[in-house]
Amino acid sequence: MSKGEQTRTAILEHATRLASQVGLEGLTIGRLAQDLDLSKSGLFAHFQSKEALEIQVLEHAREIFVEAVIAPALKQPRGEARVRALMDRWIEWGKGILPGGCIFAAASFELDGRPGPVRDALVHSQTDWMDTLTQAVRIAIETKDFSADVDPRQLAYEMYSLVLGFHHARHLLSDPQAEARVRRAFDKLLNDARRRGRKPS
Amino acid sequence: MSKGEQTRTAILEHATRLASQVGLEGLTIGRLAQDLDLSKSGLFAHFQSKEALEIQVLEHAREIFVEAVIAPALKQPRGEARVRALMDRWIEWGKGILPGGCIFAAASFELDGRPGPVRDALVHSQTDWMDTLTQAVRIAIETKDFSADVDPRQLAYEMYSLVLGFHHARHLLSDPQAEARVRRAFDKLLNDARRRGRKPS
DNA sequence: GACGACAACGAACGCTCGTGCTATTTTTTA
DNA sequence: TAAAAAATAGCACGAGCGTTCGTTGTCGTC
Repeated sequence: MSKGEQTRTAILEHATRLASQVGLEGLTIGRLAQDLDLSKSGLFAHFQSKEALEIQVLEHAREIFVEAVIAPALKQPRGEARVRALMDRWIEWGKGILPGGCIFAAASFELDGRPGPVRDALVHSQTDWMDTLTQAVRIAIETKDFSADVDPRQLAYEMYSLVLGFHHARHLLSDPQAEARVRRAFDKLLNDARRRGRKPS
Repeated sequence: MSKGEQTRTAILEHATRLASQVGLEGLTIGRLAQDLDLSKSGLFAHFQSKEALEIQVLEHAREIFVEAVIAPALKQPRGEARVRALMDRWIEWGKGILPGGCIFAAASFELDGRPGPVRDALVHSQTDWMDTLTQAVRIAIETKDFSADVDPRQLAYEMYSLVLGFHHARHLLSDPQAEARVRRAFDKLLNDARRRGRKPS
């Protein structure tokens, strides 16, 4: 790895952590340069614009997410186990991997009304992730772990919601029960997915 | 109402709408002054600081929320009907009342790692709202609409999550099914709350 | 008709932002 | 090891930020 790439990576590494705390728009070239002992212009030269930096930060975060959440879960056997693993790692991701919590959740609400390339990049990565979840559910139906009545997209939506609620409860409300709540709700979801359609009496 | 209060209210009205689009920290004295045909200093004089403005914007949003969501729902009879009405109005709130979606959801993720008086004000209002939801569920248990096994706080958490997921799907992902999804998930929640604990076979 | 309270203004402050140039240093290549 | 290329520094810019200050206009009250 050339010196340039090395520096660029170090910048993105730090910027991603910082952005998880102060938001993408809260990122500042000056602050980054100071933290990394670089000149503003020296740092700036690695990206053509602040906007490009933001997009690359999102991309970098996506790589970390894949490595920490998706890849390990895909090692689990197809079916419910894999769905469970995805959720489990996702919760862990929200807990500690970045200092300020989930950068995607923060960016989602930060950018939801501000069109542009940064938002586009975010939407793309979030859509991908939603598709991954949906597909994992679909597989669990194929393996008969889940009932055929389960709507994969709907279940993915509900999982997504629970994680957002988890971040909210944990980071804003400082609810010590946050993790117990999301796990309990998720268990209910899974129970329901297994039993759907069966006559209850 | 004196002239001063009149202006101040007009500022807050506009600032709240603007903040729902660009975030609390995206608010700018200059932009506000321009929009309202005021001088920066003239506008600024109504608040002692930008921070105070942000807090008052949150307070103003809370008043709108109470008027649009809580008050009408409290006219519904105690029990499930009221819980349903709260959720229903809440979804409507997310759909149209402020141009940029739910300002509280946006502020929650914007401020979750930034301590200070603004965050405190937000936490306070969000805690209040969570308590209101919890209490409505508790009442529905009293009226026997919901099973006694229901954990009110847990259900409130799940409702909260669904609404966050709704905002995410609607505003960021532009999912046209967003509303159908949150309603369907909520119905499942209610069904479960009615039937909990009964032996399923 | 003078007075004081209130509301709004204009100009300026120090600061930070992103970004553009031009050197200079460091790394890579031949 | 010399030349070429890449990486970084230094400096300046225009714009915008929140904030302060002194001034002006506009009232209702004595």
